[in-house]
Amino acid sequence: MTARRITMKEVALKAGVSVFTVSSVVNDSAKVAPNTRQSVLEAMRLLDFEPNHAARSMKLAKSMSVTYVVSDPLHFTDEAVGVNLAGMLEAFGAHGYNLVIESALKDFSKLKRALRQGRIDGAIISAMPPGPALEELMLWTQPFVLFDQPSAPPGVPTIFASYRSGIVAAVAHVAARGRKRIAFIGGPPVAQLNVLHNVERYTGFTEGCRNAGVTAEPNLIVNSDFSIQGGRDAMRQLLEKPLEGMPPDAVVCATDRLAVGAVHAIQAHGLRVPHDIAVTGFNDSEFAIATDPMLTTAHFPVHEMGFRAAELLIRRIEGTLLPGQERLEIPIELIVRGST
Amino acid sequence: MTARRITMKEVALKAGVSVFTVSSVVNDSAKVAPNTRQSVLEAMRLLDFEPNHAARSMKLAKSMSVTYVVSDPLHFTDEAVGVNLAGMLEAFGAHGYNLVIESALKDFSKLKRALRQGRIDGAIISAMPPGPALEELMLWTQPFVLFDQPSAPPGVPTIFASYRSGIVAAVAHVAARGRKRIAFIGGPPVAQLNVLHNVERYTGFTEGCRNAGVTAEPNLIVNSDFSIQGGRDAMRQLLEKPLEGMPPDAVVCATDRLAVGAVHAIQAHGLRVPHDIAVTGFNDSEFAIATDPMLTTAHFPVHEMGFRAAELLIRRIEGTLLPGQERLEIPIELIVRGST
DNA sequence: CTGTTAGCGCATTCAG
DNA sequence: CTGAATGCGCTAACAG
Repeated sequence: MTARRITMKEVALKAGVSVFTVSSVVNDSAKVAPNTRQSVLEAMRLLDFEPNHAARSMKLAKSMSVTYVVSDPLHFTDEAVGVNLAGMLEAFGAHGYNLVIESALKDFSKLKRALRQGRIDGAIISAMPPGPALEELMLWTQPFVLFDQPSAPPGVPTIFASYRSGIVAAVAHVAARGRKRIAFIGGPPVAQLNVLHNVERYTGFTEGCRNAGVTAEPNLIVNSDFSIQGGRDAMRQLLEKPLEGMPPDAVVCATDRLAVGAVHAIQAHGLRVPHDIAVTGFNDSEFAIATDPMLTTAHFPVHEMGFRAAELLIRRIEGTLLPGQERLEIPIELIVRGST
Repeated sequence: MTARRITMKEVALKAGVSVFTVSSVVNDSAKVAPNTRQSVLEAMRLLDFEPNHAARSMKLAKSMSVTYVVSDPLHFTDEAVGVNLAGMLEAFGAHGYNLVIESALKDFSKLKRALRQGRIDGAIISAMPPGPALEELMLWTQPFVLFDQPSAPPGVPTIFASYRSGIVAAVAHVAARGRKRIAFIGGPPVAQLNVLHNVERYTGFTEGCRNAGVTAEPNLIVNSDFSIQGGRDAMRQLLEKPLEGMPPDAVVCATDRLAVGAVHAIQAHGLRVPHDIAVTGFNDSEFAIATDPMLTTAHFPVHEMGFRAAELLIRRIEGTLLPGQERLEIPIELIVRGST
């Protein structure tokens, strides 16, 4: 089927030099006289030679492959995965690394095996929920970086964005526009998934309220899931519950999806966004422009995070990651649109 | 850093057998006496042995890795990539293959190199637009499967869904509900991207109209891009242009995004969906439930297609793909929701 | 059933 | 600067 593989030996024969010489020019390792070098290159071109990866990998004990572990299968339905991958590919590609995808692992046995087998040189592990698996991970000596997990102890390579500050900014923004009764639609109260982010966002809300001098009323805070329908239900609840006769005049949502649902519920209730109630989202996903009016939202820099996570891992693998630069916190900015 | 690698030799020594015996139990290749087998397994466990992948790959001339090529970087922003990946992972994982991601390649030199280097055993290539690159691909002898490219000649492993039939179903559906003036919002008239799918969808529209006995009026057909904003603009155009005084009573859109925009434009115009105008989307992405009312849409089976594409490639690699079963057409079903 | 042996293709030590 | 020789870890003929 595929043309017989060309080896260095054959290139050497054709160029009239030794295998060592060929290897030297391929790897730029030893000094080779310009003209012999040329003839080697020529022979390589003629024979369409490509160094065998397995042999090389075996010799060097390096696979030039890394894995991206998607912690939860549900994440695959998130539009962010693709963008994230694109960011990582940009960095890995530039350094000659292959990116292999691995889906949710109950434990890390499969990943550890891949590492031990030398199939991969390192891994980027996304949004691990706190728990025994994460604890175990911390003890690893192999190169890995945690993605989107701020709770890692110092010294562990980690990249994350500050969910908290994104929500703080959202609250500050609506408060600055004169809103006093600010509601919050958060994720599940006790989630298996991303518990930490939930807490971070909730903390952001209370902190934002405190900063703005408005009170975070408990009955204006409602938990939901992260879905559009969840947003509809939560908002309806806020609108129908007789809150001392006063509905909220702003609602800060933990995700864009929730915000989409909130907008629907508000409009179905006969109220207007942002005139009666201002709404903010979170992520700056495409859902943020799928409402009318479009959503003010906190921009989560997915592409950049992917890119920088990859760089972090590469440095870690190649031993050029200096102490003190393991932790990367990426700022989140508020994008202001029509919904506020 | 990482504990020294254990080799078969050491396992053999520990178990008091030869290297061959170890290899035999690892690969289940030759018959080994149950008790020697046990002691080998025991030794492996004690030493925490894992066979070196590079060495094995070199011997077998097989990498157990495959590549998924995302033809256009823009596709990474599509929520479908993740789901697609999940489908592929399911199949590849079950067969021991690694999935490596590769982004848009101007030409195929990088992919060909990876193949020649033995880094990968095959590739799934997504939505290649027709053109010289695609022509070149057809001449390959290496294992690959085309994803979402129905125009491949017979004999070339391909998996695709019938866009045409999805649109036909949508038109039939609205016609069955008594709509007579059916409009169509399609993709770019001459796109660099997915030209074929555009044509397929357009053909589906005219075919659907013919089937239903309604006329496909040229001035009810408008081209756009595939974006939400594009849908808004296109719909506004349809509403404002004085069409013999008669606006459409249904609009079939080439993507969910376009349909989202269309719904916005209709509602902003003071009309109601579906009472005044019915709207259909295409893809059954999450955008289809991000409108109020939610969209009737053609379900594009992304996960299944990923899974089956992977199976196709595996069979192709392992030489078990029988002639005549290279082409897989996956049916598209209409999901009926509130927008019609 | 089990042990011996010979490479797979490449990088690299040691002589020239 | 160049070439011959060695071994990376594993599989598979070939013998016993």
